[in-house]
Amino acid sequence: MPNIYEVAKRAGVSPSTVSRVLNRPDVVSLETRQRVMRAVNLLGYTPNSTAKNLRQARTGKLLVTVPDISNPFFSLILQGIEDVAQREDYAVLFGDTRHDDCREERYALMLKSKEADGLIFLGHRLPDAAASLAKAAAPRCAPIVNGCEFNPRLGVPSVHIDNARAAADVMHLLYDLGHERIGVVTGPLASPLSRDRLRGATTTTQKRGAGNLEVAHGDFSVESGMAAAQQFFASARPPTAIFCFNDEMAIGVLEVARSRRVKVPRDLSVVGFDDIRFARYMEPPLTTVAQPMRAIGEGTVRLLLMILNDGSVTPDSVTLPHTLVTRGSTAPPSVPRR
Amino acid sequence: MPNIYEVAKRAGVSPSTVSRVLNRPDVVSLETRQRVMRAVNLLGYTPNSTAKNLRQARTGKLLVTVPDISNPFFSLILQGIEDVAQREDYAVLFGDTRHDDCREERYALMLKSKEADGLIFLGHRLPDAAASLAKAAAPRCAPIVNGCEFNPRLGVPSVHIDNARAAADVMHLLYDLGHERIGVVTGPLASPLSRDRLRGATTTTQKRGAGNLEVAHGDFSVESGMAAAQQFFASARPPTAIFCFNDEMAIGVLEVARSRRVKVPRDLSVVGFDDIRFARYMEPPLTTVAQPMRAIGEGTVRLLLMILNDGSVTPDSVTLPHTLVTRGSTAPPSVPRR
DNA sequence: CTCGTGAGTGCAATCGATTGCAGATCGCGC
DNA sequence: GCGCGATCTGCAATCGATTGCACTCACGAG
Repeated sequence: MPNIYEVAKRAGVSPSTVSRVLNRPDVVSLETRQRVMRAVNLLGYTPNSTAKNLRQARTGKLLVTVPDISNPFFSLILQGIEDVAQREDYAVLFGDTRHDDCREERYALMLKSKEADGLIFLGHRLPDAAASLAKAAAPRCAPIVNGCEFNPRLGVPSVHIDNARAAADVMHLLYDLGHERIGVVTGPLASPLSRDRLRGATTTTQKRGAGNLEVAHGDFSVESGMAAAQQFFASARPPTAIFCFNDEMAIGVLEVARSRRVKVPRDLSVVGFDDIRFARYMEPPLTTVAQPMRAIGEGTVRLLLMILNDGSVTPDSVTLPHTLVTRGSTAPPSVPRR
Repeated sequence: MPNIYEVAKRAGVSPSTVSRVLNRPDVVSLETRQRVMRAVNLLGYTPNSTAKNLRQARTGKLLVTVPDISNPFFSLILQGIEDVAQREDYAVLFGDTRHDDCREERYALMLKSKEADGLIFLGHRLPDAAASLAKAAAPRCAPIVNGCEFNPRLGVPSVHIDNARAAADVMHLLYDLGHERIGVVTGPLASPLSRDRLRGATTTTQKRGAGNLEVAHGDFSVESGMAAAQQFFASARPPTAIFCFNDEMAIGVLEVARSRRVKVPRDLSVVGFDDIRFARYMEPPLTTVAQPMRAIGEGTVRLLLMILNDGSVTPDSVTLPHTLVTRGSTAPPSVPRR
């Protein structure tokens, strides 16, 4: 691969001129410009971006870490991120943390070593390396943005929905349908997102003066949804509706219901969360809370770019609207057999 | 952020020594080493990787382009890629091409400009920029690897399954069940993968001496599966089995069947391809060809690393085994009503 | 006592671009 | 005919690390 010196020699100009032709053509005379371009094309020259990055102290890359890319929820967010990023001439450095603190740290270190200009993390844990950067940047804003989750104590701006309210919406729907015994399958309570949803659910239960919620804890996997369902079904008076904190667990519940010949929604209502692409194709189609995944992804990039372009601003966190999508998996409870 | 000079000054040594402490500690005396490490920790120094990359002419990054990350098929492959990559100390530069030639080119240019050490592309089109690199590298192997698809004329090694044989397996299954009128929903024929599967299907039809295949063309989306199904159902004698070249189109077919009260598998057998995570949770669970997604991803990285570590080898393409997974969406045809 | 050896360290070049500043050239107005 | 811009180009420093080579020093063998 030729470098800028060879191009310069070939065109009979200095390297500076070659650089200018490529970056600010307007300051170079037409004739030189053409001569240089000919040499560039002839040699198939492409500037070495590493050298450029070093000189300009900018990489043009955004680091994005995701807890689990095989979850369609995150892959849609990533798609939104990639889309805006590349439109704004940034590339995406991608890391799948698999919910592993270690991996999270490793990726965050890449920000310190300047492999990327900024970090978008979609989990709930701010890696230590990132936290130290944030502290160092104070009172200005470090180029770090959170997505989906929101923990005000991190001091990191975030794009997310109002999880408590969304959960409340679901509970109201179920109570309005006439359900009284409702089961909830949470995600890991380490994440604020799960806690917010749980809070939204319990608050609503109290507000409606209903009986206790039955709570099972899951980990967002289909399997954990199945386990929770088994647990509920094993009880003397199983709930007539189950609200899962994501669609995959709801799919697990549907699966167990199917194997037990429990008819949904006649004998059991099921609600998910996220509205992943496959939710609507379940049997019955899944009632769920639609999150604007793409918009969340796009929002995080916009936030990050704001910080990058003007470090003095302290962007606010953004709350995006959610939608309760009612499909076939919810209905009034059948008359209880006593 | 401090640089290596500040650390050196602080520790009272030369920058070279600092570098050596960090990279080859064994050649530095214990005492100096400790002194340097103290300075490193005190200042919170992290080497600037851009400078390192420039000097070493190596970025430690692999560029991965994917046609559509929101497809769970690709997200699993990406997960496999990321997993091996990071184990081998490579980071993943991720690009979603959205089946767009333009984007493909743009990403391929990043390889030329040395933003990454190698390229893994999961589509079927080798971008021009990449092709020129491949030609320039000949007879050695350019650090470019293909996944899922395989086009021998590209001269790029690939990891994939035997698509023709997999399609043949499906057709044999359907013929063995007693189906005679079979519909096929292909992907875009621009991709060798689709052509291979179609070839496998038609060859089998001939071999079994069955009637003509009915072929509809899709684009791997649920919607195109639905359109194809509508088309089939509109015919005078609709097929009794439909074989889709991916699971999402099969889901589309199931969806149309449901809305038309066509019972699967009693009135219609449906087969998909890929075995994405949600295939088994469909109603009925989808019969499909399981591809080893993770292994495909891992394989591409291994291939790429071989080239990177020893450019003189010309790695062979790898064919991974597939599995026909029979679930509830296939059954013998019901007795035809005449 | 001298020389050889090896361990430990520093000097300075290098990777490939960008960019502030200065110099050259030319035209034009007075 | 002189001077002043305006326009264009080149020089050389710079970004922050790595690394081949040379040097110093200490120690052991002969």
